[in-house]
Amino acid sequence: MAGVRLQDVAEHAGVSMKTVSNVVHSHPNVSAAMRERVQRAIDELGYRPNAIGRRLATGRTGLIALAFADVRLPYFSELANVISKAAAATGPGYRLLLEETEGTIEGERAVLSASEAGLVDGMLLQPSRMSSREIAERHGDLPMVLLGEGPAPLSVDRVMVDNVAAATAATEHLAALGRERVAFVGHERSGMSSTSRQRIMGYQEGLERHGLPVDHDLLISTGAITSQDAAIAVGAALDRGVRFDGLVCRDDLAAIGALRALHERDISIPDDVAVIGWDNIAFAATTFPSLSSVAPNTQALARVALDMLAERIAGFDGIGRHRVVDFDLVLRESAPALASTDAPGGELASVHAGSAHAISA
Amino acid sequence: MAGVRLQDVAEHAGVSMKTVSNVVHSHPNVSAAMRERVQRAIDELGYRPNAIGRRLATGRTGLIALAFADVRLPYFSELANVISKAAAATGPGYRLLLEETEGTIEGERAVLSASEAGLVDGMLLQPSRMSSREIAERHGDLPMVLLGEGPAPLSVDRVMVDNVAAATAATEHLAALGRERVAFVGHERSGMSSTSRQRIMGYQEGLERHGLPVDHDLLISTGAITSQDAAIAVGAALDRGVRFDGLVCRDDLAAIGALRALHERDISIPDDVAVIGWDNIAFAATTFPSLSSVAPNTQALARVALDMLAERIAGFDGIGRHRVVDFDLVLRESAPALASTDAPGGELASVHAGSAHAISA
DNA sequence: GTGAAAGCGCTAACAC
DNA sequence: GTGTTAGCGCTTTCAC
Repeated sequence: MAGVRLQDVAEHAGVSMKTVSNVVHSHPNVSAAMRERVQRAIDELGYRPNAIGRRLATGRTGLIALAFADVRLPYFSELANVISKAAAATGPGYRLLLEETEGTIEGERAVLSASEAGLVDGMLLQPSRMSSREIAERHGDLPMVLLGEGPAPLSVDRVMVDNVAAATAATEHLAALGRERVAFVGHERSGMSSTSRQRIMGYQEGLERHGLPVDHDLLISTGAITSQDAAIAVGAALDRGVRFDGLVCRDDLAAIGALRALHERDISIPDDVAVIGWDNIAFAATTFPSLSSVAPNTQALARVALDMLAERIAGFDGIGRHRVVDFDLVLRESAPALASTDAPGGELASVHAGSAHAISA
Repeated sequence: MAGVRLQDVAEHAGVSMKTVSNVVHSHPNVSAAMRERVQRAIDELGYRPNAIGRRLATGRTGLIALAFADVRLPYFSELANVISKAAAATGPGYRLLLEETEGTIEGERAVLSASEAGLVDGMLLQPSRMSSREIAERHGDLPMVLLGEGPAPLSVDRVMVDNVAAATAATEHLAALGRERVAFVGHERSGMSSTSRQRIMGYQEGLERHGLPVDHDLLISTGAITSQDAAIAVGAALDRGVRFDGLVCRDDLAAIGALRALHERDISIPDDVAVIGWDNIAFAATTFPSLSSVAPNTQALARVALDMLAERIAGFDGIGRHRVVDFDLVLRESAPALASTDAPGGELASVHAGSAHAISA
């Protein structure tokens, strides 16, 4: 039955509301007989505490908002899953309110400027377009932790993977495989995100460390962050004579598009072109050939983000903390492990603020 | 500033709470001068209405729960995206609380038996394991609409696609392409879901209509609903000598796994084996070859489900309504359109309770 | 160990 | 047009 109130239970059991409340919360100071009597009343009436009433009284809703561009992007749905599980296990057990920004500045503003306050206890936001200044100004006093390598004001907590280091590690792996012309695929043709920018920086760093050519022709941008656009862009590059034997992809979407473009032209992977993606999405294991990929430690990311958010909710008010979580380089058929690091878990490189492990899968 | 209350604004502006409330809600009956004065107070204090207070007073939270197995499954993340957009456009603008059941009966029970009531105004649930009787018993009086072809008590609203008809259409398309041994891939090895059951029924119906062999060897089950398991299962079937020239897959995950198993064995798609998946996930367009797929009309599904839910929330209390939305058969390289129905939108078949359109993509 | 009563912030009669 | 006031359902001091 709905509409059964705490007070109804109290009357039915012939006790005060406080006593019922004590029973509901398993408070120690209540006699066994009383507990029994009240519990019977609860069961008979089918009483269920009303969440909103409780929340008005306590000031906590138990809800946190998770905001990112689009849940259809595999990385984000993976993130939503991991965070939702971790959130349920955090403190009182948080639940997730899903907010999509569509990767637009309007969407990001809307998420931060919700006209109502107090619905959620805090927010996890992966921004991509908003400037760090605007984030700092708009978030008001909503407890917040930023996800990812996007803009982040010093005043706000943030968790990310070292994208530069990871891109360097991926590029160096291709170099170690003997690749001499390594291209980068999948950054936005216009309005490049900080994600793409950092990955390209790391890619260049990797090339330079091995004395490989850094060439604008080897930067293959796409119209949108989709595998279709990547397939088109890589196909066009090949058709206009751009040659490469290794491909660092902005993400697995781009990598899957690249796979398709290469297949269409009967280019063998990894013999002719080795490919590394990013995010290690579930499909990476079943593409043909299977895809090597940079795998951010999303478990750690969720854990760290939620811990920091819980501290903020609890009242912590210090300067923003910026944390870095580690990543793996998961090596599959499209860019296999070197013979010498063939064993799963073989250490490939140790990079600043997190280690890159090469894992053969 | 947080902690600014309606009352603070009223005092600051020297008016009553009611007047402030009128301004906040853009009520007509308030003079321009008054509106101006109050608005200034709101801006000066940075007042934002508190959602929980409002919700306690109105009894509505503006939240609906969306519960399904796992947001990482592409079909569900697509659904979450479509429903979240449609929900924002429904009535007062609903937001989504994400709940994952992990496809287990415990998970489904947990979602329905949340110990607190009143947090959400209603629920959209895609059940897979729970019996219809248990659903009917447990949902209490929470406004609810069921999604998908799982168990559904007559007392509860439900929206689905006609899975039998769609599977028949897919199978018949393969028959029309001249395929003579059409297998089904991807149902659970044990504990088969009603989804798989219905799709297999439609598959059998399609075979029988064309006098094609119905053979237990042609039912290739998998351990889990993943593309990896499908790749293993299809590979094993091929290796033990099962032969087929067409494949109806339970979903695109299974289809992508099948693609991989076929590629590994140098079997040509669609020449040797034509493949049709289900759900028309984004990747279907960029696999190699691209994947033909049954495309449920998720837009319509979201629209119908939310409309029914809104009616339930508004108090509608009639018997459960079971609605069927249509689907398309999107034809790509893995099982191309017939020459005669080559034109996009060419009508393939008209099936009960929804039309199947063949669309070449 | 149990009860009474004062809020939490907002809405909506109802009165002015 | 604007103000007063009684809740919405729960928690939580503070008496008893």
